[in-house]
Amino acid sequence: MRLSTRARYGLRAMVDLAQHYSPDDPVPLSQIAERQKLSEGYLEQLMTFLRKGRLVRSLRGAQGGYILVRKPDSITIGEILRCLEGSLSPTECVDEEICERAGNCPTRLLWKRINDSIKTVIDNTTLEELCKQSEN
Amino acid sequence: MRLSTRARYGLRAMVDLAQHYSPDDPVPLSQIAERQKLSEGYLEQLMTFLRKGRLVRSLRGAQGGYILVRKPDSITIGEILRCLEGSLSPTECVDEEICERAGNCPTRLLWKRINDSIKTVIDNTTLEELCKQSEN
DNA sequence: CTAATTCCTAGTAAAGCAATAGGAATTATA
DNA sequence: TATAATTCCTATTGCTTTACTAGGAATTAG
Repeated sequence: MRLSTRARYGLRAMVDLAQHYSPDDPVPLSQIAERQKLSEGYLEQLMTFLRKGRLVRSLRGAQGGYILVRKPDSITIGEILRCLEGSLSPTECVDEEICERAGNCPTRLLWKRINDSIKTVIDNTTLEELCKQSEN
Repeated sequence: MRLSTRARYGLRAMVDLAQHYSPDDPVPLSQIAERQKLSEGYLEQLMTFLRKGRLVRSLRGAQGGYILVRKPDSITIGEILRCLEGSLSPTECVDEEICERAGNCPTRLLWKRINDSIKTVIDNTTLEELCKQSEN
């Protein structure tokens, strides 16, 4: 049940954007990559997910870069991770009822509980909180 | 963050063993495979994990099969899943402090919270509970 | 015009997953 | 003792995903 680097690196990029947030000042990828020690080429692909999910917007050309589309306190970690990884549920059967056993499945009960507990965490934590708490 | 079939099928096998639990009566793999509609060959490999993790014991030869090593009410789901999948944490860095950033990492904070929430669920649910609740 | 930047597509090496196959070892029982 | 039922062990394989790298096109500020 490990998260991919996609989710981990992508979230780090978002944290970096939050830490350098200013509504009219885009951050170029090269800076993020250097500060976070991540491959610029790979990060670029991750930014595509975040852009298509409307969590960041991009400005092309010189002096361009990326900006958060909303303030860090109104972006949840859940939004970010789902944008990068798709569903975060432990099994497919908690998202869609695919299985004929679904009605009376002991294990599905458990998968739902795990799913809920993860959701509770990620949907109730904002990007800002994450940045603030690590400052202490 | 999907669980592998290893964890899902393996847990189903354990549930099956719990539902047919009798301390001196082993359940042959062929029965589990048929009831759960799982490949017997693959299940066999999963049972190896569970046996080496001392959650089941096996009896070879005719009339042989597998038995839970303890009563279903004293086996937690956490034990079972870890036995099948290894660590269930979302990142390596919550198990071992591998990363030089660890001391001041906003994202690690989050991974720990997710990890705790999963642990709370799986370490406080027993095999018996799971079986009982689905009977209703 | 130039340099800095994002955007897009394609390719690729490595790893892990989900099996399948085949046979050896063990044991109850007829 | 022979047989059938069973677990145990090892190897192989096809498939998918991951985590990149490479190269160039498009855009824009100065």
